[in-house]
Amino acid sequence: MARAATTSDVFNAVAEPRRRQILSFLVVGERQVGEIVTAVGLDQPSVSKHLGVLREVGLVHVRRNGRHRFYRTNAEAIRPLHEWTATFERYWQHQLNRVKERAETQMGSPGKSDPNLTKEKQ
Amino acid sequence: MARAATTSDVFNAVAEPRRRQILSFLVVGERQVGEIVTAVGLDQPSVSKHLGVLREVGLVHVRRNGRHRFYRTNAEAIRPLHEWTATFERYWQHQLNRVKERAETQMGSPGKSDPNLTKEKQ
DNA sequence: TTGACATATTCCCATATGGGAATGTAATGT
DNA sequence: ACATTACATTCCCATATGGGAATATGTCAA
Repeated sequence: MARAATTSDVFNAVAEPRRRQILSFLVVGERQVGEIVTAVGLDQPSVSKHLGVLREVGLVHVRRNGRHRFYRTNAEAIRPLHEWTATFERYWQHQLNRVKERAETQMGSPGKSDPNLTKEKQ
Repeated sequence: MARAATTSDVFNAVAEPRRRQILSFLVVGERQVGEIVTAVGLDQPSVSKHLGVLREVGLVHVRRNGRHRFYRTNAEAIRPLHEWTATFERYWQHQLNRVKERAETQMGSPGKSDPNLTKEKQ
């Protein structure tokens, strides 16, 4: 099987740096495609294709007005990503605490430098 | 140009659902490969390849002991992802507020239902 | 209508993929 | 030494990609 489609979910959609760039650009306010093109420095068809992906997974909304299309990022759609990463937050805090504790232990009794004294695992 | 490599960065690495599953499984404590295999229900070579990707981008750490390899997720490596999504947090809160305000406005003066009364854009 | 403009879509292609199957490698037990 | 166990790596392949080029679609203006 090949890799999952970029339109399969938000995780795949934001894996592309250009799309992240576009999302950041469009979150402060809606812009038309031409502005996005000059902002990201790709040519128009490429931008349109990226916008198509972002549209399909709901990361952007479009408003049509004459021959212009105004895009803006739908921040709500980024929440699942944020929440998934948040489930790991307490663990990286654990890691930081372990490092800090180790540092403080060494400060308190310099000389003892075995890094495996603190309980690890589990 | 093809899609960026899964090993190009954390965003690409976690785009694969199986790898997210593995990361969640390995964050509570280290496990050996065999346990991961039964946990995710893929066969061993596939799991090893996923672990290889996760290793290469620093999302997991390995400890070798005899013929076993103990993997655990390096939560720190997920922080960049968390922080990127966090830059959108205030915007989805904005959206929620707009929805709430609109609901309250309609409660206060039912009948006026033009959804474009509230200031948009910029 | 004709033309200019704004965007989307299609076609082409080099490249990376993830799974299955087979094979390689290192450590252990006998 | 040999078989077994625990992983990693390699090979194969159908599939999706992102960019460039060309083309299509839709809207306005004269």
